[in-house]
Amino acid sequence: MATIKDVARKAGVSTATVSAVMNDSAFVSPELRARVVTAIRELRYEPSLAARNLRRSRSQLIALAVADLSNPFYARIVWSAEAAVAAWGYSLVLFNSDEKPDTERRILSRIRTLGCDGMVLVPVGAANQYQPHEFEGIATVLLGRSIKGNSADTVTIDNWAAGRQAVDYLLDLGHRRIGSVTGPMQLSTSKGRLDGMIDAMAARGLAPQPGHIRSGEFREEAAYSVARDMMGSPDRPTAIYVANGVMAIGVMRAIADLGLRCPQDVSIASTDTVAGAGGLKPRLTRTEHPIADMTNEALRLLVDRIEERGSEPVRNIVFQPALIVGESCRPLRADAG
Amino acid sequence: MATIKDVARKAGVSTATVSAVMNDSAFVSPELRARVVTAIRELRYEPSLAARNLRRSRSQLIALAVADLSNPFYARIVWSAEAAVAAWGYSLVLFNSDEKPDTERRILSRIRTLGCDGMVLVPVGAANQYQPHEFEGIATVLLGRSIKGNSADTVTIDNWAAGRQAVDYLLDLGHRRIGSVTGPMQLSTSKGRLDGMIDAMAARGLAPQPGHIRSGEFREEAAYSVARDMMGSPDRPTAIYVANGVMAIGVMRAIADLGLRCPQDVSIASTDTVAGAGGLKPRLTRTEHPIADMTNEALRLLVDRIEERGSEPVRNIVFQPALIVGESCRPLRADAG
DNA sequence: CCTTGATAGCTAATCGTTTCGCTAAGTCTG
DNA sequence: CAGACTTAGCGAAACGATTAGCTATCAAGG
Repeated sequence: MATIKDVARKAGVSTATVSAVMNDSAFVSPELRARVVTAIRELRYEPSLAARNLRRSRSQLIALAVADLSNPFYARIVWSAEAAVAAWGYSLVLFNSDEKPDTERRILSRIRTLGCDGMVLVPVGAANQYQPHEFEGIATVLLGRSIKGNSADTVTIDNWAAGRQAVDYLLDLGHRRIGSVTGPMQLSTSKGRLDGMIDAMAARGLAPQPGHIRSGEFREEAAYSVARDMMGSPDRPTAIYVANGVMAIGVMRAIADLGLRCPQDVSIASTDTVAGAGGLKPRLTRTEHPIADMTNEALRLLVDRIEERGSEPVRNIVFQPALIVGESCRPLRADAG
Repeated sequence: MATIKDVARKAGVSTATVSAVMNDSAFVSPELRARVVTAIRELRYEPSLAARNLRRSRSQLIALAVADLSNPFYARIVWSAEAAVAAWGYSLVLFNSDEKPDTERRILSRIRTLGCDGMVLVPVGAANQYQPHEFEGIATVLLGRSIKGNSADTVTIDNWAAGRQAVDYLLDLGHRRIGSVTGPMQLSTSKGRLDGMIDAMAARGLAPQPGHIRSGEFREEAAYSVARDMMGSPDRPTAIYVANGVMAIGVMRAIADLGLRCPQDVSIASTDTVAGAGGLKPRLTRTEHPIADMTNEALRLLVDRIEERGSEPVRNIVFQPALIVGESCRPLRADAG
């Protein structure tokens, strides 16, 4: 690889001049500029980011650490994030914490070592697992989930509203025995959605039966097994609110395996679906998040923090979910209530 | 951020010693080692990769450039790749060329500037669009698609076998008028799969009708429109081989919108499905690729190239597809053939 | 004609590591 | 005990860029 010195020698100028041409950082006479440009082209010179970054103490790298790359929801985030990061002139370094706090800890340290200019993090741990120094000195935006007491910018959705909307819809259809398959309770997303559900029911003087609320990992398999268990009992709910898209697939599979039909026997509403956007039958009734907008907003905030070294106040952006009606819910027949 | 000098000063040793402790690159007496370790911990020292890499001319970065991040097939690759890269001690820089050769060119240049130690590339251009120097000096593995005449290692699937297997299956069910919705002809994947189909039919003295072979972008929308067009005509095929999973979703949607049912009215077989793995109804009959194995193998080859500077002969690994029978195909009723 | 100011381009310091070569102290060996 | 080996640890030179500060050169003004 040619270095700046090779270019300087070939063009008969100093390295400072080459640098000035590369960065347009100072006036260079047209004649010299031409010689430099030619030399750059002929040697196929590409500046070494390692050297540049060492000097500038910038890396042009933005890290994205998501909670579960096997989940299409995060795959969608990755897609948007790559585009946004590239548009801002950075490159994306991708990490998957796989919902494991230990892995996440290693990732944070790695991000620091790499000298990433900033990071977008979907945190997987409970609030008390984070040391303040883990976020010091590196611009951070928390995406999707927040950490209580943390002073980073956040971009989240209104989980409470998502649960409330979905369950209000089920209630409007006449359902009264409503169950939920949801994620780990230490995550703000699971907790918020369940609270929305409970408040929706409470507003009509109802409460879910204890056995009808099941929480577990945000994965298809986990959802399958708890749904199978819950729906196998005689007082099973007539409708289920599932807290995420991947789990919804597991729940639908469980229902099919039990010989029940959706929506004829059980109505299902969920939050945050992306899975099988085109293919799932019946199409899920769900509350959707504007994933692309959220991701773009997260990167806008992040780049803002990186480039304006100023310390503006912490920003918390909350997006509202939208209810998309599919074919997975039915009004409850009067005799079954 | 603390630097190695701070640590050296605090521990009362030279920077060389600190470096030796960090990298275990030379014997350091237990006493000094202990002082250094303490200083590192107290200052929360993390070495700067920028500096280390400048010196070592390594970056610990592996680039992955995929053709289309919105395609679950590539999302699946990204998932596997992140895990493999991390397991080998590198970090993953992700790029999306979005099937655009121009974007890909910029990405290649960026990868070079970043000083990535190696790259895994899903190429999007025709063979003649690549300059040899674009791959010089950086370890490269081509994944999924190959470039004729290129001397990089490749990991691909046997596309011909995939097309042949799927279409043989349809032929065995009695179908004779078989159509195909496939991708751009300049890509080795599309071409190979179509060739497999044609050979399968030729082996039984058949040939597809010209209007029954439609190629276009590897996207759902493209597939939807060509399928709608093809299936709208009276001599429509009784079965369709779709060259990729995302397109299959588009084809199924088109069929449903035309009032046709799958598999009752039309049988569909495809290659490379991942989309809606859990959810799609009816479940597709398809040839599947061992995506995780392929990705792991690609990274094994790559790391091998990076770390053994030796120039072993070029390796081309070809994986075989496996036919997975779903519910999207039916024997042809005798009267309709 | 000398001073002043402007400015194109150069020299050299710097970023934070790794690593080559050296010193000095210790250990054998005959 | 002197000379020959070892070896723990140090000093300083890289790596390849950026950039502050300097040096010529030249034009304009008095």
